[in-house]
Amino acid sequence: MLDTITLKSPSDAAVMLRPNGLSTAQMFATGCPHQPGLRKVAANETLWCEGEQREHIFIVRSGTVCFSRMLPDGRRIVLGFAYPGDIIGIGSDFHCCDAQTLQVTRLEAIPAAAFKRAVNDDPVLGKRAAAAVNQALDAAYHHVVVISKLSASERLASFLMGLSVRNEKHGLSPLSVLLPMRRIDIADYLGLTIETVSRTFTMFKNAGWIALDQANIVIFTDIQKLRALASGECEEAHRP
Amino acid sequence: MLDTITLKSPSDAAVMLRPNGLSTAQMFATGCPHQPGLRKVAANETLWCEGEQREHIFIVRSGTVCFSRMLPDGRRIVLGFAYPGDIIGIGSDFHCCDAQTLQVTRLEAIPAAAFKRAVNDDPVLGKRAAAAVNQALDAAYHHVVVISKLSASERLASFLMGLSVRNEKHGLSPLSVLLPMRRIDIADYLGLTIETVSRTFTMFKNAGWIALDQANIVIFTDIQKLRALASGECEEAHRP
DNA sequence: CGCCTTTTGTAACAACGTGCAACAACAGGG
DNA sequence: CCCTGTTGTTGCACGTTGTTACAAAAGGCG
Repeated sequence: MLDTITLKSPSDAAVMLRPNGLSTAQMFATGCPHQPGLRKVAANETLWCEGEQREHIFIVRSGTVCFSRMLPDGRRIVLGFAYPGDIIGIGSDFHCCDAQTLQVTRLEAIPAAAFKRAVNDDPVLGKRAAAAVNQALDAAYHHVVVISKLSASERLASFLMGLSVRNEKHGLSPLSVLLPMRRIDIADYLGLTIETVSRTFTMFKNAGWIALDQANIVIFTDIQKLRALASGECEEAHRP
Repeated sequence: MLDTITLKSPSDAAVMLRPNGLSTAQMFATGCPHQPGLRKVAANETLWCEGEQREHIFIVRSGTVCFSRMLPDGRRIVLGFAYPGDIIGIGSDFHCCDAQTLQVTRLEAIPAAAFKRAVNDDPVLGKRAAAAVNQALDAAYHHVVVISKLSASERLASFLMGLSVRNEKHGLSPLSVLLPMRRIDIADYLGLTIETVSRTFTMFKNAGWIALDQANIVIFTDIQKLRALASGECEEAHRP
């Protein structure tokens, strides 16, 4: 008798373990035929699992996607987030992490084979794809630095300043950010517990560096201090 | 008057900060003309610095290379190591980390321009280069997992098992490894202090899981236990 | 060989972050 | 309306790790 314990192939196991029980192909079998490739996905849906074969490359049009890995005992590590404008799913032929939506998310899906052909035909697109992978590698190295050497407050400041910089790049104000993810996602991203994240938010608020509106909207009231914290320049910061 | 403080360009700054004061071009201006590209580099030499423009792609023939980043206050983070057979220096046009030799190291240097041309001409080589970048990304994600969720003993076990697996792949015994790096490099790689690394080595030795020969040769006397620790399967492991 | 420097090992103490608990705020549904 | 589940916050005790200090071992060099 077949059960999940006996499965050996990572991609089989990944499909079996999907929270919604659907493969990517099944999930995207239905959709609006007038706008081929454009899909609307509900919140908390799994786009793909670690070990699965890549079927689509996606362009995020709205919403947020969260990339994570799981340890055998269930501990979760968030590797990053994707926001509107990001191209996600490029890289090797097999996904190296899970991907889940955090909100209702609109995605433009490009079949992997079509994307591969397009890259081969168009050297400019190829360079852009390569640049995206390099950017991901750079971000991963930055992530390692943040997690291995920064204190809890430095980590949270680094995270918030990353969102601030992103806002600025997209023509929005860098002085406030909207958090589409929950505290647990931030904690798993920064290598902390949810309690520490919550406590650090409160500390920032009490110190007068941020103001919180309904826990998901952060207004920076002393962005200089936060920037200094984020880059690890503060002498008085207590590090792990 | 010009001093290092006033420098703004990252690549200029990087060159100024090189320990040996030489640029990559200068370092590789001399060499054996009979074996074009093959270079012998002393231990503790800087191959390149973060932010510098890529000038060469290297193939490691012998020795060990250490990749690291520095925080403004001098804290160092080791991002990885390269061993014989590894191709290093591929990725974007600018280096995203420092690279230093840990031992006397023989390198085959391929000028970046020549490598670029070869990649454009040969799609197979292009795929191999892309695969190498993807592999680096996968390793970086694994690194994030190790650093953010594993305890000190789990991290050290993970590091040692990584070397063991590498030995096995290269036809050597997986039951012992030689550490070409110092304790401080291991500590900076695992996000720990040198004292914790030392304590954990002693703990492994007292627990009967390893035997140490002159601090640089590790013999695994209970590799099952170490493997379980490394993958984060041990219930009794106390985590950060 | 002896001296020096560098690296590594060990110990005590302090501290940051965790784990567990209770509690508050909020939304959804019957 | 109350009930329920989820999420976020806070208090307190504890533990792993960092810090500091010093000793021991290894390697370089005259």
